Amino acid sequence: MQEQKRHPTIEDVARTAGVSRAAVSKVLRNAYGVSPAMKERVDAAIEHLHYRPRVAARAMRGSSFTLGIEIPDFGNHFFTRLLGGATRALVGTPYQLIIAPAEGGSQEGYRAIEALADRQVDGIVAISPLVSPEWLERLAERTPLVMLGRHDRSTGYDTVVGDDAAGARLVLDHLLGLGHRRIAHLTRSEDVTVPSSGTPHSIRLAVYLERMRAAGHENQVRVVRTGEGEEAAEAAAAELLRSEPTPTAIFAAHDELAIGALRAVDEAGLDVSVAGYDDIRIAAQPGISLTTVDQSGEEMGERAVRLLLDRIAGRTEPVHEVFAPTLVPRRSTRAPAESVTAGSPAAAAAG
Amino acid sequence: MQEQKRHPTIEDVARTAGVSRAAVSKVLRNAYGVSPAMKERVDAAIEHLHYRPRVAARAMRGSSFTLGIEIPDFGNHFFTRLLGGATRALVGTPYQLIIAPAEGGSQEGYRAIEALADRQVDGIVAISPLVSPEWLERLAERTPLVMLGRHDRSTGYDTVVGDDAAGARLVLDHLLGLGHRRIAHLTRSEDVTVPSSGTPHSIRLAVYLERMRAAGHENQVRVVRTGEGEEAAEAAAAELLRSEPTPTAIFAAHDELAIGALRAVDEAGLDVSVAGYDDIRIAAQPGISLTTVDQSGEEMGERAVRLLLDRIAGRTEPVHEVFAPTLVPRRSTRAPAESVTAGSPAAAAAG
DNA sequence: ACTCGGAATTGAACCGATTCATCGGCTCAA
DNA sequence: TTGAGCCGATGAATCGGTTCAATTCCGAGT
Repeated sequence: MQEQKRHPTIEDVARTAGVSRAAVSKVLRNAYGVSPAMKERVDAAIEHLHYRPRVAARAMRGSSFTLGIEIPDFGNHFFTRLLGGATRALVGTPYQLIIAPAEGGSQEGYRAIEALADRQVDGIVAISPLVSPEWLERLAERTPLVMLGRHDRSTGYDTVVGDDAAGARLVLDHLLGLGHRRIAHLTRSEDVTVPSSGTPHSIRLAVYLERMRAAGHENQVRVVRTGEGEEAAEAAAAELLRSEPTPTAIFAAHDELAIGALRAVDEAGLDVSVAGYDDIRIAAQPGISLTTVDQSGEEMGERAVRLLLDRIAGRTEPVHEVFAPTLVPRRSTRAPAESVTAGSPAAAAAG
Repeated sequence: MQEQKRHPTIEDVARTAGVSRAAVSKVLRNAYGVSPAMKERVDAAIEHLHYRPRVAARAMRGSSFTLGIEIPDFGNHFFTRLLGGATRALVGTPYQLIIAPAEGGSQEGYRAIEALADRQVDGIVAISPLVSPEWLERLAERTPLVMLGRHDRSTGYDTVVGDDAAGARLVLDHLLGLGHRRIAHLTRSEDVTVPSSGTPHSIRLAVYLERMRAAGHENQVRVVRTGEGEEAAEAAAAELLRSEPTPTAIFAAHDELAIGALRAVDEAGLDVSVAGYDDIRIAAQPGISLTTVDQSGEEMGERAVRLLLDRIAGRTEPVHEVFAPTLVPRRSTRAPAESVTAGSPAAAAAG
């Protein structure tokens, strides 16, 4: 181990300022009961020694002034939207954000959240959709907790979530309205779409099935599974496009998948509409111009942090907030080539 | 404050297992000198109580088994490439990664790094190019440190950096080779390009100036400044494209800026080549197809973490690693419309 | 039977902050 | 003059682990 200088402690500050440790502690937390004269002396000593309190020591009795946020996947840019909002919400507070990545399997969510709890954070924002509600309830008994993107309504923790049913309906109605009938749904593996598990992807899938049935296209239903990331999505979409009859539109469960699908469509040289979900920044790029659903990730992240701060301040009744999504139609979706007017084959024959 | 259950402590474990606290501690760290029988008893007690040691308490004497990484901007996807590599390098180690975002001004870099140091991390990987070497040296006396993207060669900390001079030369030679003469350089504000400050952007700028001069085009030099993010880059590029004479190519200092520039070019309806730097994932998308320089961010992130682990294990001699970049030519760069063959106006006249 | 040596185990000190009961000094009213 | 009340400041206890010197245990050697 390399030779390292010792950090100055509160004891050192107290000695150089000629006061007690307790006094220094009070100044640090600007607690009640310090004379201006003493505060000045102590501040001078702190400045002189370049003293900084150790969070680990503070955390043993007081609080760590640290909030933890767990993120499943940095590859998904929607999560960076959330992060941006969360970061913004902490400006001007004494809290520091630390992020625990959970890339890997579904078990990584537990690991990352526990890692945060072990570090005595004052509160946690988490995203993993796969951890069980019971486990979260138990966690919430010890640490204030806000979950992002969960539809369960716990009494122990708060939730901030987009209205996935409404958003998926926007997409389906948009595609059906354009005249599409052979609409495929590109989504993640079964474990994140277990029916009525309440994950966003399970809801988007359910709405897809329900809407296709309501429109009388249940025989056109086609659900394609893929792993995380656009490479996997591209491969899955490519395979889909090779099989007959090819769909005229693909509803991807989130934008990263949609980006991969666009790649496959481009590669295959077909005219297939693609819609995504999340409205990540790149979706607006002219060369991509992806139709998608905006669920204002920054605001969700910001709101989650504010709820957490409320909870730390003492609130105990749970809050469950739902954000209304909006459709952002762009060039990646258009009427199918084969039918001239929407929804009416007769019109096409007459044209 | 909401009523919260008490965490089980090492004392509780010791009591239920019928051994001493010291014994439990040894089992936790699987240190030398525990009988299999005792280990089994202790493990059972830990399991039974759902005990998890508190990192804060461990950190007071031992280590926190936490590595910190400071990231200036989540909006820049190159940094998420670095993060991906860093995360991968920690799989299978007892260390947990925590990330401190430094979004905001240049002072945020100091804040975020200090926040990590305050949290007693066992080592730090940092990216901010603007913090001073002296400050970093002082930090490195206390905490093992690896800097990403810095060209200074400190004795106190390691560095992992791409060869920015070589990378920029690849881009310039590519553009010049295609026949471009009016090449503009789109880069960040002056504070990150101070000459010989050693920041990547200062080097890319210096190479641009040097190459333009060497090719005899110093009168075509055009440096455009922009803030962070593609919106700002788009605005700056749009303004550039409105001024006469319009450049035939834009070398953007990194891909996010290039994406913004592409947007402005598309908007203006001009035929202007755009090249970037970093090879973020989206650059390969068909609709974007951005010519750029790959500096294998994942490997850099991975390498940085490995060097940090080495340092924690005891290494003291500094290591300075340089990654060789490669050019990735794509459709966003092509020969300028006005000259038929490269570099020879005479040939165009004869054609 | 007795000593010796090494491994297993323990008790107590320690890390650096916060917290709280207590104390000293000062003001002001009786 | 005395005592109540208040405020600023302090010493000691405390948080939950790790570390280390000291102690016990156990089997081998004489």
